[in-house]
Amino acid sequence: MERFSFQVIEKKWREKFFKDKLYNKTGKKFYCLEMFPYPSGKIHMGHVRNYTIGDVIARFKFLKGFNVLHPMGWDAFGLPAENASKLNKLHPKSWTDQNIKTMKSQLKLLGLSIDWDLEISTCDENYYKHQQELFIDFYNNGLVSRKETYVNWDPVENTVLANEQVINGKGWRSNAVVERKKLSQWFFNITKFVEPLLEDLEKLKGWPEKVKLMQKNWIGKSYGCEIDFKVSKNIEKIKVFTTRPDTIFGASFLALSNDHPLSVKFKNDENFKVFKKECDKTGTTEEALANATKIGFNTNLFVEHPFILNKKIPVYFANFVLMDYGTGAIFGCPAHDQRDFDFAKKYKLEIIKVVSNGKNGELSEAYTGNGEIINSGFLNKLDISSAKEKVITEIEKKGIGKRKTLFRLKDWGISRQRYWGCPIPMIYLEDGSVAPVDKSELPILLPTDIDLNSKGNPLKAHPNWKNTIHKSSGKKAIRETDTLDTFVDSSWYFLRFCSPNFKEAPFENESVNYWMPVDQYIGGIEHAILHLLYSRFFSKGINSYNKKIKISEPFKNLFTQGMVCHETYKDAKGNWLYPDEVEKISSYKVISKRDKKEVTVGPSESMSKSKKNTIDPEVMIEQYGADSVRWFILSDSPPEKDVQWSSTGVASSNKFLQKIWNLVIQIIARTEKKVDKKISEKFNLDVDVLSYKIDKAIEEFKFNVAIAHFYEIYKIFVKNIDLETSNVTLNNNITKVLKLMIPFTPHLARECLEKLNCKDPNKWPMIKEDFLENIKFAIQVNGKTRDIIEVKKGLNEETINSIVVEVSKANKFIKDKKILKKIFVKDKIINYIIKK
RNA sequence: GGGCAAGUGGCGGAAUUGGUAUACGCGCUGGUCUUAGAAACCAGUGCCGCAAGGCUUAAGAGUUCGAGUCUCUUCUUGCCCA
Repeated sequence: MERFSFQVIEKKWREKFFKDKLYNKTGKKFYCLEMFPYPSGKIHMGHVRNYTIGDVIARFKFLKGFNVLHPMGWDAFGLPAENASKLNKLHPKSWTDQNIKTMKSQLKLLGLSIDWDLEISTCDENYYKHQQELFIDFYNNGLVSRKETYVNWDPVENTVLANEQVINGKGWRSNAVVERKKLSQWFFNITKFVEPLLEDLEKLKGWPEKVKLMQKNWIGKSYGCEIDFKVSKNIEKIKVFTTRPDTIFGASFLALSNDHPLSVKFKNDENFKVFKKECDKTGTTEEALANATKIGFNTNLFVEHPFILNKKIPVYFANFVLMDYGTGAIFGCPAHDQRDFDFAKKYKLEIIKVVSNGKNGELSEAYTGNGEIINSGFLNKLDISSAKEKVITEIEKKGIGKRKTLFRLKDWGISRQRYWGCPIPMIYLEDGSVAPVDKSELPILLPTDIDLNSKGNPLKAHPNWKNTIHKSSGKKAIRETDTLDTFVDSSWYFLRFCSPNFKEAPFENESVNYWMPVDQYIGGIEHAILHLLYSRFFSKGINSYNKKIKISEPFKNLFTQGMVCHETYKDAKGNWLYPDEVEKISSYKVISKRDKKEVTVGPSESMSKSKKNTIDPEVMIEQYGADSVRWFILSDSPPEKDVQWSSTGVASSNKFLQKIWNLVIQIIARTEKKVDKKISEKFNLDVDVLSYKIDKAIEEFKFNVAIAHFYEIYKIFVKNIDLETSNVTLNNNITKVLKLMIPFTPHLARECLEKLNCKDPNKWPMIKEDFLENIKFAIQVNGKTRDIIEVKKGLNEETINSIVVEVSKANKFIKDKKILKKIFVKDKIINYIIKK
């Protein structure tokens, strides 16, 4: 028998797929997009899974007649290029280009249906030129601002860190203790759109609930009120924000951020200076603030309690209050907030219980649960939410404050003190004013001669790059030397794909209006918040000034795939070992190939270089072929869950594909003797039922289920090839099945179809739903299934009953028994209730 | 600490959404072929039982003619936020 050589077949079809397109001019548009990769060097199994899922969807939609846009690009700016450059003296651009070349050739090996004519790279000046243009548009439309804020400063890397890059108060890369530093930064005014970003989540029916919830929590809308506290000594007042005005009677101190305007009064106080310095050691994340040791500075000032006559409340500066949340001042209610509780304990302040926890006696920690309001004058006996309402009404009536909604979401700081990113197209004039670069001067190119070993910002250290002239005035100016956060690059790439070669603008309005929104976006859950939120902001931002396009929400359907895992191996010395460094000698014993000693097998974890539990996709493709790799990665788990890579699994996928090949050869060579029409019909029916299920499973992203059905179909073929089934039937059905396989194993399927002289391989089989006439009907006795019968659809109770009595195995359970009740559900079930 | 998921054989997982529990794959056991191994093929594989049959979806209760699926309690695990 002719042996299946995937090397030959895949090479042949790979070349074709590399050039093929998925456009169907007559069909409805379908924009299929997978999150583009960071060109880190080589592709990993996570990419294989992500892009295989995308390819199945893209091919499936194309075969069903859609006009499919399926592009790919590179998220090519970022810190790793700079670090790699320092390490091996290769310019970031060369390093990146080299990686792109390697990874593109690896993606090609997978046989993806990508239209490579649309390829973009964010570090390409043709891309970032338009990003600079967008930045200027945003600036001119009030979506950009420059603010002085506290940032997480990594003193070793000499750069700003985003909150998520701070782990336990330390820099994620340098492990240095992160400091608070005041810096002037560029911001996108994402909070301008905070309401639509929150409300429109409800429109996203095709998004996982989990992701929407994460975004909702991130935006963090909270309701509360502002209260003015009168300072006793004079008439000055302190404005406080709180989400718990119901606990006002439990207030025992006021805590102010050390950046609060009132701090000016203490700027010459030596003790305050020491205190402030101590505060700067704490990071700026909420977590850092919550866990930090609470420290305070007593101002010796007092404020009046708004509802308790003659009650004086002390005022402190405290390290756990942030200036950029609310008003930079809070009232502390130790009994019902843990941070306040810790603070009160330390400074021996009053702890007044105002919400009943149902117990008497002192609290050992803050009580944040529900309960009846106590010790609170006119609020007594109310529950928390009605107390909130009542006290806010009272505060407003007294004119000492007002109701207020607050968001956790802050503006998006986009300045990075880095070389390998998109230069921010802004200039500083000598008179101190700031202006955008004239659009005609774009792109602002990165200099190629750069010293990355200089301390701090490399662009700032460059001898002359920053010197420029303000075009409209002809005055000398200095360029902005910070570059854009790389999240900016990925916030609009999906728009660029609609017209990637358009020269005049970031995108062509008509193309965007035709292709957008992305019909199916596929990527990792790790981008659930930032990337997706920023992309949504960009769409809304662009929409706010460009009225010619309509893209309020960029991604109609979102799918987040799980990770690829593998078990971990450790030798006797505790060193991690790669899977190909060990040998399984039995189902429970694994030894090291090097010293033949037993190794400890750890749990299956997400593949990572640090634990050496990675499998190189290219090696797997070489060994088993791309089709087998694709087949396996889809077959073993539902795509939204983690999948465990297994060497036996991929080998068995390969075996199955070999069997399909053999089956096709066998069918082609088969000589027909006798034909039984009934057998042929039954065979047709069985294949149709499963084909229908496969079609449905793909539509629902249940690729593992679809693949299970292919195995079932194979069994039916093997049985029928020895029966009196007609050759025509076998041929028609194998053709149908191979077409269904194209999205999964395009090389093998297309090669087999060619062997079968299939003239229309790109025509998805229409499955007649004849089989729906027949159904499986369950017969139960006292709720227990006793028999399943195959009957025509629509039979009534009497007919079913007579079948039961006459032929069913279930009859023995009911004859001679008194039937108390019969429950009949048409086309589903009959349940006899008998006396026991 | 708060929120959200999820718990089904030795393992990955199916179950038409309240109607056949354990599809399909891995692994394992036996057999055919082979000098032997590998490969291939055939058969078996939740538990108890000789069998008829009974039991079984983390544990316990509830609703229902009928619960893996719905409700409540408990336990465990994972993720996100703090």
